[in-house]
Formats: sequence, C-alpha cells, structure tokens
Amino acid sequence: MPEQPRRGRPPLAGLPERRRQQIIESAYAVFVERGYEATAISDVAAHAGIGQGTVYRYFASKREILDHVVDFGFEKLIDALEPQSLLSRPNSAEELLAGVRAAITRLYAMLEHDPDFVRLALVEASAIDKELSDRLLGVELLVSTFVAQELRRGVAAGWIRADIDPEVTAHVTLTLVVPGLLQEMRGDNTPQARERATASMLTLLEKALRPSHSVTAGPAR
Amino acid sequence: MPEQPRRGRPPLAGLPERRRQQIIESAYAVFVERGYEATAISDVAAHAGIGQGTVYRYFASKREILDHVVDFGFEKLIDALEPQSLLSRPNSAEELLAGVRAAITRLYAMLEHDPDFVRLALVEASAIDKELSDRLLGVELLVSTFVAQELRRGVAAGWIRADIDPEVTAHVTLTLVVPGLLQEMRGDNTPQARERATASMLTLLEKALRPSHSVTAGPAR
Amino acid sequence: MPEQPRRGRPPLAGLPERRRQQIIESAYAVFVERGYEATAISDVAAHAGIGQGTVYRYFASKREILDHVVDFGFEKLIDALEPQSLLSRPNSAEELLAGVRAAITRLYAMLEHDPDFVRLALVEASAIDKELSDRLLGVELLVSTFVAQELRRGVAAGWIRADIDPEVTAHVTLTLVVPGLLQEMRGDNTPQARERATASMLTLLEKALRPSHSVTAGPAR
Amino acid sequence: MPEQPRRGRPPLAGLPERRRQQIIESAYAVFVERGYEATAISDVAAHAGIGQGTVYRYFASKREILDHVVDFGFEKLIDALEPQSLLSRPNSAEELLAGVRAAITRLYAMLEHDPDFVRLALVEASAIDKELSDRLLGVELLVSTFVAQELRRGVAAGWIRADIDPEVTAHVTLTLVVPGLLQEMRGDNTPQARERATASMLTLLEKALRPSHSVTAGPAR
DNA sequence: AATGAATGAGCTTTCATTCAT
DNA sequence: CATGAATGAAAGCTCATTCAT
Repeated sequence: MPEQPRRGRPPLAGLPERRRQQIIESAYAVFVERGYEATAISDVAAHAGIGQGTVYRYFASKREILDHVVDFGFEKLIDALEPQSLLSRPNSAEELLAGVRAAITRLYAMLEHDPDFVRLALVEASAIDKELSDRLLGVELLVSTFVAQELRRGVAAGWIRADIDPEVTAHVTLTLVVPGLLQEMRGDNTPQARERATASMLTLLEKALRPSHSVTAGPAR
Repeated sequence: MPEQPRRGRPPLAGLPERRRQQIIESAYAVFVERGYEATAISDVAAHAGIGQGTVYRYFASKREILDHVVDFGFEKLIDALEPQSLLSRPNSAEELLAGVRAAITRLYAMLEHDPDFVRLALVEASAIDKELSDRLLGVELLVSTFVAQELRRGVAAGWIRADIDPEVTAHVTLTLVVPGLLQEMRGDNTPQARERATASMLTLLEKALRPSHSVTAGPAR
Repeated sequence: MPEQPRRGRPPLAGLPERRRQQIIESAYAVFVERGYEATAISDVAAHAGIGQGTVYRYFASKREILDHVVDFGFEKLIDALEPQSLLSRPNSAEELLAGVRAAITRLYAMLEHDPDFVRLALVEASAIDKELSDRLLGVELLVSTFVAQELRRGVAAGWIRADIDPEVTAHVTLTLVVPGLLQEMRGDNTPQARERATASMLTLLEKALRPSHSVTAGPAR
Repeated sequence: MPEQPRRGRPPLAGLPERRRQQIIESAYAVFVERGYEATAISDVAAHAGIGQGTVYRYFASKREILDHVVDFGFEKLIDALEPQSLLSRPNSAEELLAGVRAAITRLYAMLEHDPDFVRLALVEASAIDKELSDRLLGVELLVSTFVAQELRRGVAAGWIRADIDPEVTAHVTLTLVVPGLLQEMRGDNTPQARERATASMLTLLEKALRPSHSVTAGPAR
C-alpha cells in the first residue's frame, strides 16, 4: 500500500472561506433588513441560497454569525475611513481638521455607496448585550485614546488651545459623526445637507480647538 | 351577565389608568433587567403581581407595552432635565451655558439615582425597528429644532457667533451628552469623572459658540 | 380597595396533579410503544389529547417526564409486590419461601393485567444513563440489603445454611425474577409456563438455602 | 455473479472486509464511550480515520452498524468465555461447576482487561427495540438450551438432582452472571469482591444442583 | 374584570444520509 | 472508491396570545 494517492474529492481549498463570507454577507443583508432577533437562520440560508444545515457547517451559532457580521461592518467602516490617514500625525490645526474632514467625507461616500450600512448600527443595537457593547465601547476607547494623544501633541506644540481636556475632547470629536449618521438615518442625505453638516461640525471643532490668541495673531482660517 | 343598571359609583374610574401605569412600570423594571426580547409577558405580569391575561386587557401586544415603556423613559428623562428651565429663554452665552450645565447636572443626578436608566437605551435598542427609531429620531429632531431656535436668537442678539449653522450645532449640542452616557455605561461614573467631562464639554461648547468678541470688539449684546 | 374578592378563574385545585398524571400515563404508553428516544414530545401530547406546549407547563423537559414514568413504573411494581408482606419477618425457610412465592405470584398477576409493564424495562433501558442506572442500582441495592438482613437472621436462627454469603445470595435472589421477566418478554406467558418457572426457581432457592442437615435430621418439607 | 474479466490482481480482496471490521471496532469504541444515540456517524468515521461517506459504502445505516457492534460484542464475550470448554461435556457435578467457575473467572478477566465491555450493555440497551431484543433473547435461549441439555445429561447420569427443571434452571444459571455484572457496574470490582461473589454463586449452584446423595447414600454413577 | 391554562407557530440546532467530484 | 459538502427533516423547547371560567 504505497500511500494512497489522496483518495476522494479534493477539499477545494478556498471553499470554506468563501462560504463563510457568503453567509456573512447574506446575514448582513437580512439582519439589516429585519433586525437580528427577527431574523431566522432559515432566512439567512434562503438569502444565501443554501440549506439551513449548511449554515451550521460554517458557524456554530446564530450569535457567532452576528459577531462576524459586526466585524464585517467594522472592517467596512475602517476601510472607508482610511485610519492610516489619521495616523499621518498632523502638525497644525489645519492639518488636523483637514484629516477629520477627509475622514468624514469618506464616511459619507461610503454611506452613499452602501446605504444599508447605517442600519447596521440598529442591527448591532438589536443584539446588544454585555459582551457586544463591551466590544463596541472598546473600539471607541481605543480610537479616542489615539485621538487624545494627537490632541495632546497639538497642545504641546501650541496649535491647540491649552485648556481642553484631551480625553473628553477626543470622545466628543468622535461623537461628532453621530449627528451626521442620524441625519442619514432620517433620510436627509442630499450632498448639500451633508456638506452643510460637515462644514458646521468642522467649524465648531475648529473654534473649540484653535487657541484663542490665534484670533488676534492671525487670520482665523 | 346581568349586572347592567350600574348602580352606585362607577368602579374607580381611574383604575384602568393606574393599572396601565403599574404594568408599564413593571415592564420598565424587567425590560431593563433582562432586555426586551429576553423578557416574557409572564415576567411582566409576575412583577406587577397580576395574571398574564390581565396584561392583555390593557395592552394589545408586547410591542405596545414597549412603546409605553419608552414613553415612560422619555418622561423620566424630560422630567429630570426640567426642560422648562431650557425654555427660560437665555439672554447671554453665560445663561445658555449655565442652562446646559444645569441640565447635564440634573441628568447625572438622575443617572445616579436611577442607574438602570442608562440600560434603558439598550432595551430600546434591543427592540429597535423602523417605527421606533423614527420615534426616537422625531424626539431628537423636536428638541434640537427648539435648541436651534434659541441659537438663532443668540446669533441675532450677538451673543452667539454668527458663523454657526444653528440646526447642525443644535444637533451637535444634544450629541454632547453621548460621551457622558458612554462613560456611564463604561462604569466610569465617579463624581470627579462626571465633573471633568461636564466641564470639558461646556468649555468646548463655549469656545464654539461665543463670538470672538475681541476681534469684532463690539458689544456682545 | 377592600381586598379583592379573589378575582379571576379559581385555579381548580386538583387540576395540575391530574394533568401531570395524565401526561405521565400517556408518556408511559408511548414510551413503551416506541421507546424513549424514538418518541417525540408531540407524540406524548397527541396521546394525551393536549398541545405540545401544555406538556411543558407540567414538566420542564422530556427527561423529567421519563423520570416520572420510571417512578410510575416502580410504584406499580412495588404496589404489586406488596413489600410489606416481605417485611413480615419470616421465621422459617418455609415462611421465607412462601413469601417469595407470593411476591412472584403477584408479579405475574400484575404482568398479566398490565402486559406493557415488562416493556417498561426496555424503555428505561433505552434512556439509561449514569444517573438513571444509579437510581436503578440504588433500588436494587436497597432491597437486597434488606433481604440480606433476613437471610442473616435465618442463618442465626439455623433455618438457613450457614455457609452462604448473605449479600451475594440476596442479589442472586432478586435476580431470580429475571428469567421470569425474560420469559414474559419472549411471549411465553402461559399460566403453566409461569407456574413451572416459579416452582423451579423456588426449588432452587430452597435447595440453596436450606441447611443440609435438615435432610437427615427431619422431613424436608 | 460471473465476476467479470478482472484483469490484474484483485484489489485486495479482503480489503472490504477489513474496512468493515475497522468501522465496527471504531463504532464499538465510540458507542461505548458516548452511547449509541449520542454518537454521530461522523464520530465513528473520525475514529476510524475515514470519511463519513465511506461508512455508507460498507453499511446501509447507523442502525446496521449497531447490529454488527452487538455481534462484535457477543463474539468478544463468547471468545472470552471459551464456550468450547463448556462443550467439553462434564461428567460430574464437580466438572460442571469447575467449568462454570472457569467461565466466570474468564469473564472477570475479560472485564478487567476491557472494562468498557460492561458499558456495552448500556449501549445496546440505549438502542434496544423489538428486533434487537429478540436477537438478544434468541442468543440467551440458544445458550440456555444447550446448558439445559447438559443438565439433563447430569440428571440422567445421577450427578444432578432429579427434581430440577432443566430449562428453567439453565436460564437461572445464566442469570447468575447478572449480579456480578451489576457489581462491576457499581464499581465494586476488586479481586476480593469478585472472588467472594463467584464463590457464593457457585456454592448456591452446587447446593441447588447436587443430589442430596447423603439420602440415597450411593455414588451417583 | 381577572385569571391562568392551553396552545401552536416558530425558533435554533443536530445529524443521518446523499451525491458531485 | 473515497470523500466531505450539502441538506432538510425533525427534535426539544419557548412564549405571545386567546379564552373558558
């Protein structure tokens, strides 16, 4: 018996990963459509065009699928925001604001291209529990900690006013996207409305961050 | 069922309304405890000390109860924030900020007294759907429209800088409570942390709203 | 509110217990018919003429129903064997054997009246696990311990031969019913066959227990 | 079946049979480990190191595998008991008892060497149905018929008392192993306990079978 | 009006079996 | 032949809702 020549159907290398992705995307679609609790696994399977049992070959439970859907959403979001551009450490208020503006613009671009994305928030919300909310809060904390660091750099360099609280301000800065998302959810998603909202929020941020002496010292903006 | 003629006083006219309230409060308690989906009507009934069937004499469905629980939560929130104080139309940036500070302080006081309240957000989230989210957005829109009006008044009167967008700024202003709520959910709810967050957010708001009077050198008011 | 006059439908005192019994008996019937694993709760419900959900109002799980079915079987068995008659402590080999014979006779009477009972063994077997087998072994141990005690008394009094091991012999004595049960399961359940089997087993037991000197010393029976 | 041209050497004629045996032994192992119902075909396949589909090339159904596992168990048992030694027709009570003792001893030896075997009873039990129980009863009947024959020979030859019922006594004799098995299941499997049980059971059997020669005062045969 | 017993639709999950490769 | 991916039937169980009393 010279070592069997690999009997049986070859296991199709990429198949598992593709199937998983297929299921995640279907789940994403139906979760967004009807919400997590209201969606049955059979709905996910039907949307993916496979049998219910097949879903369980790739995921251990409905809950695990949600986790991956959330990851999927995060990835989409992170990709859209190009966080690396935020990592290009700004050296002036202008650069910081430009970075934020660019991120917001990309966010809107993504929302336009994938309108369902906003509703993902609802999906996540609809299945929120201690663990999931911890994850979400964790991501927010991580990002805002990074932002706070940049703010601190700006304060040290003098291009951000000294009397802010970096941590809190970082949280607030992230929160600035919320009104925009609400606006989208409300359906008021014309380019004009977006631009107006973006401009206003940046102005607000600018006023809040820029040292006041710059007013007297130079042209504001 | 003879009974009819209905002699004597009507059987406690207010009873039905009190029963409804009793059920809503019980639902509030158990929803907050375990979440909407995970709560059975029997849990609500048991908490209220009545039979399950009775619940259905006062509400048509579990979902309808949620609607009222949400209303109940809003009422609690509104009561805590004493919106009438916001209605005392401010006549200076100081007054406006003082009003906001007072509202935030009351919010924190309420959270301390009724910590479960933060969790209500999760409960609502866990049952969120188009209709409910529309309602929530509607409330936000209503309040922010009012705030925008005040902002516009401030602009006209010169104690708020002219280059803000009242609507967007109003939304952003409301959003300012979000970091605080996140903070609470994260469990970081010491008085110090609260005060620090409040102060920072107010500073930010102040910088963003106050006219750079030094520049115009004109009377803010 | 002078204390409500016990509003609502009165909870029908005996109902729960009757329902439980009804379900247990239906489960007994279908378990015996098809076996435990092969029986669905819906089968039990259908046999009882109730909805599946109702079953779960009275029992927490399918397994719990089995436990009660087994108890039900044990009760039937114990009642049939009239263990109290075994408790009438025998004072001679004759009395002991008479007691055993009576018990076996009652067992057969019961089997004739309720032929499904033998199949209960299969049901129990089909669901056997550590816990259940422990229970069964526990009962066997209990009874045989009691029997061993009687045997020891007989040894002390001289009407049982001294060279037996009371414990082992007690176990063996109980085991003597097994061939009879097998016979029943085999369908060979004529009165003649039963009598023949009973007589043989008793003879065997007699020879095994009776002191040999009695042969020479006196009339053996 | 004309067996076709069949060029070259036949592809390991014995292979199919070896595969079957491999599957049966794997099934034996996992059935004993987890029980029949709780074992999935994939478990059997995994244990055998083959694909699930392959199992179905050798057996039509899970149930059929069980049948063979039971056979396998019987074979093990029969091999251990060396029935041929029982077939060496005894010519005295001593020889008979010695044979039984030897068989019991070998049984214990086997249990010690393959402790899972006792659990096979449970496995079989967990899947017991009419057909399987018929098979088991059939085997018991077969063996006891043979034993009965030997007993009859002993009666005829005078070294077994005349007043026994050969059939029933044969059944009882086989049943004598039951207490020992129960003892093992109970975990009380020390050599001492085994020896004590064996001795007691043999003594009992001896008393039950041996003619009260003292009475006849003559040598049996 | 109030109750809780009853229900069945519907859920998640398992797995024996089939079959394209 | 061997394989493992695919499947759908079926199971146990939950619970919103109904309704006889």
